[in-house]
Amino acid sequence: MSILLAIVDDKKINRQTVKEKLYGFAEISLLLEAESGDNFLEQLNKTKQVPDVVLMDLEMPGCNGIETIRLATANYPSIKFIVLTVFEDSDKIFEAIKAGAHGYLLKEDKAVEIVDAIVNVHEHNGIPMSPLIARKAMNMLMAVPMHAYANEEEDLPIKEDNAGISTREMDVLKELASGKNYKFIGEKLFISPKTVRKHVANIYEKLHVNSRTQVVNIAHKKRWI
Amino acid sequence: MSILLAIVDDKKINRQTVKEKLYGFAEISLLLEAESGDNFLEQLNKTKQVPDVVLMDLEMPGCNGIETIRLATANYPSIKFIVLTVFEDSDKIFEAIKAGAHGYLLKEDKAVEIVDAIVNVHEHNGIPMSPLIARKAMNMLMAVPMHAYANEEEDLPIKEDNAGISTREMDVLKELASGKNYKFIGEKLFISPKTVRKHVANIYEKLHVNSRTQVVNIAHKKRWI
DNA sequence: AAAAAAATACCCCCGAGGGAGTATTTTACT
DNA sequence: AGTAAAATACTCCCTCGGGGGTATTTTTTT
Repeated sequence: MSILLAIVDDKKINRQTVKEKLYGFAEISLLLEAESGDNFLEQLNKTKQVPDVVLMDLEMPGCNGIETIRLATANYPSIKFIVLTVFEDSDKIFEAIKAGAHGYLLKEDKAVEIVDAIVNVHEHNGIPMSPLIARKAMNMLMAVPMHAYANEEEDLPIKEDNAGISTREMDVLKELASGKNYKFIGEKLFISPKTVRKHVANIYEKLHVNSRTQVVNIAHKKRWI
Repeated sequence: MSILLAIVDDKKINRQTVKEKLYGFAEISLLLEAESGDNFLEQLNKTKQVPDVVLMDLEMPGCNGIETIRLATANYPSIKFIVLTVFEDSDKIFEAIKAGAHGYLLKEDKAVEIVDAIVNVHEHNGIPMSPLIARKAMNMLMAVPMHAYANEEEDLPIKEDNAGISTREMDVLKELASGKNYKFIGEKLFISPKTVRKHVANIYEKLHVNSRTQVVNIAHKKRWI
């Protein structure tokens, strides 16, 4: 039995485009179309058959997509909503998911990706997401302080993020990274330049690099300097 | 020209499985395999050709996948890492992304999905993500207060505080800062290593420094890299 | 007290990096 | 068309950095 689909988009041409993309995939059959959130909800209340999956645009006059999802999922929890919109709406993703969306795709995505997503939400419990959307979501996430979503075992002694670099090696590394030569570093740390050499060799080994430049890059990335 | 791929997984059987999945896709050619993070980093430092995309397992003895990604992206920013692992590792997703991963797939994903992801990270700037992973990520996200991730980023029009560095010199500088030697830079930019030398000398003069390391620090400070 | 890890120090060898030039061709801007 | 600036290329010389070691002392952990 095929998956019953609904398409909600205010512009007829958009619905048409989607229909064409889905044309030929036997596992999907179009149950209904709506030109607005309100219209979709009305149709829902009148029909016997409810769709399995709904492709939902966000930018629509009247009741917007997210609100529609929120309302519909309250009464029809079996329906899986996939947001299908343009990239400009992408900051709505968290709102949409929170409202009950089960996927977030871009209109520019390929047909096979959309079909995959429809099948996936229907049969599994994933959240199909366009790569560009995921990128956006992750960017937004990275702005959030890490501790906010820190979970379990984070109470461990500040996880060896330093790749096994010892304290003395770190002393050397800092000087190294600021461009000092062995002689200078040795004088500053009151040790022989030969010893500095040895520390540096060990650092290189631990970081899997072979030049000062690479150490500096890693040091910046890890915010050691 | 096809996409150069690397596979990092401690178990030979897993690498074999992946290879079989990718077999027959002409747009992807396998450049190298590694059985551990350490091994991968070593190979990177020795090979002339750098992979475009790396499929990285997370659970490995020795240097783990995330640490490997962190180290590698610091010095090879052009490489796109896609985590390819089992669902049990899925709570590592934020760590992985933060470390520099560009995708997060499951080993059980279909071949075509993996290929799509590889092509996507190589040609676009998305983060391909398995639906189940996205679900997990969203679940973790929903625990975060909404206001936290309101608005952020947007391409800051940061332009030109460069100290009279010309465009060509900037080309050289970027390679220089990532630890390449003169010969390599020359090949990459289609000029003689002697010319590179000259550019570097000019850069040093303009920035008032006398070593690569110092250039890297300035480049980071000025956010050139 | 014994074992492990870190810190100290040294060796040889060679190539890459850098100082200080000179010089020609291309591109950019009047 | 004429000039300035940038990009290209090369030379000599010498230091410093990095690969690959070995070895002793101190500190930490068990």
